[in-house]
Amino acid sequence: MKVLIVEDDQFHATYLQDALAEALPEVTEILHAIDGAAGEEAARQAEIDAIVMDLQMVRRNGIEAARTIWAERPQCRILFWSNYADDAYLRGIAQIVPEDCAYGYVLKTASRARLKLALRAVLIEGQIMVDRELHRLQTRGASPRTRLDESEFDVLVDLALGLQDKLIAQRRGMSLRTVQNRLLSLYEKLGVISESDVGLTLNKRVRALNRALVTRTINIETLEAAQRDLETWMADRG
Amino acid sequence: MKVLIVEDDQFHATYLQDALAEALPEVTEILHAIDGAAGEEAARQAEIDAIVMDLQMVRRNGIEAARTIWAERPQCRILFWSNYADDAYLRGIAQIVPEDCAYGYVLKTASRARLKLALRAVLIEGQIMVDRELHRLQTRGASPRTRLDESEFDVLVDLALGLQDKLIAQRRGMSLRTVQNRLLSLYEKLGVISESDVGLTLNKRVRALNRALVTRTINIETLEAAQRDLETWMADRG
DNA sequence: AGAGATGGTGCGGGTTCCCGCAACGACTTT
DNA sequence: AAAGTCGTTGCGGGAACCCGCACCATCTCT
Repeated sequence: MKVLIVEDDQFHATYLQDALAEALPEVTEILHAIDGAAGEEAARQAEIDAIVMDLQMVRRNGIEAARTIWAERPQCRILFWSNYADDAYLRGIAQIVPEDCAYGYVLKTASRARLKLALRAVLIEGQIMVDRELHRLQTRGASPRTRLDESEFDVLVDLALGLQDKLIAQRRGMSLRTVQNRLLSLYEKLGVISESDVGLTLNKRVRALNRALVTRTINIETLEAAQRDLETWMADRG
Repeated sequence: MKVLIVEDDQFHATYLQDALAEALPEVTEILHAIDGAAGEEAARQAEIDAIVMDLQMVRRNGIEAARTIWAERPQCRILFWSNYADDAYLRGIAQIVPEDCAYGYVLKTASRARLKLALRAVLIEGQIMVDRELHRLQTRGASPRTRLDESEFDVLVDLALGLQDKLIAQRRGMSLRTVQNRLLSLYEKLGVISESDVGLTLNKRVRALNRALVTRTINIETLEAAQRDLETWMADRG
């Protein structure tokens, strides 16, 4: 069995290699790619079906690499391994993971034992395993009061790109007023409204993006990816 | 001589410890703090005058830790050591470094030789040393055409917080129209104007924040720090 | 000293944004 | 079937924003 490690930090890569050899004796070959693009290439060349993937990489991030790899090899098992427990990453992964495919998400702060457990569960057993820390985010407060739903998130992304209401409406196939209702609930859920109560009046649009960033609902990688999506959409539309 | 390492990633910490012992035989004691807050405490307790400081840390980032440390020990020499070449970090550091104080900035991707050189130059010789990669940013394009000046940057930060024009004017002591002129040049320098030409009209405020983020002119730590600044300013004002 | 450049300020108007009010369809509850 | 809930949509108005135009102060160059 072959496993591919995609990780641009040398220290983390060797640690991972180590833990991998220790946890999975059935692994006969460990490959190492230095960034997302190299990872895609290696997966294609070596016909890899088990990957450990870092998320933050300079040249091409883990989510984008995973998307193209899964497009070619939908049954490929991928364990994501990241520094941050950002909701943005979880959403990004949830959008691209194929039907019936095994994947996992482990934080770099997890113990060696937990990492080894995740390696076995995802890469060998084909289970889905998400760090508890992450899962806590998804159901934050146990109430959907503050959790954004799919359409709200879409509007948030468009807002973050700087689109104005009319364009968002066109792009998402809603009426202008509906977009504005979504924005309203966004302001509510992101806590923009309650701040405005306390005296100072804010620019709600900018404030919403600000709050989304500091609460790790979206991150800069999200913005960059959304920008590329927007450009292809623009091109299609003419 | 004592040196304090402030770094929350275990691998990087041990690597650093290693390089430090190798490069500076005059060091008799190496302390290690696990985050910014612990770093401040350790510097105070042990009366440290030489620090290697990571910038991205979860509980309290390196710039804030450096600020409080420098407030107590202005002649303390600090070598910052970071993954990213963000302009935002450089600006943050430039704002807090005391007069006549030695500091440095090395990227984690730098070679071991360069790291050791920087350790000696900053901590022992008391020189100022900034990674070339960083310095390239500061003078991007060799023209000040796209580089933000101090007041533009201030306005950008306030914009990013979601303040509206009138509040920015109050806070920065300018007239409303002047703030708007600054915003105009911000839109120009961040490339918001040129995008609007190509058909789609954008929300310039949000777009400016978006561009500032993806060009690494500001980052999320900047936003968080600015938010705290704003709150103390609000409290002072009543 | 006069000419020009640079940067701050006021005015006015066109545009976008925010959101209350009201209406309508789909679905659930009783 | 009546009543209630929820998401969507149109209308309208007040606030904020963007920005052209004009004026003035300071500073520099000739």
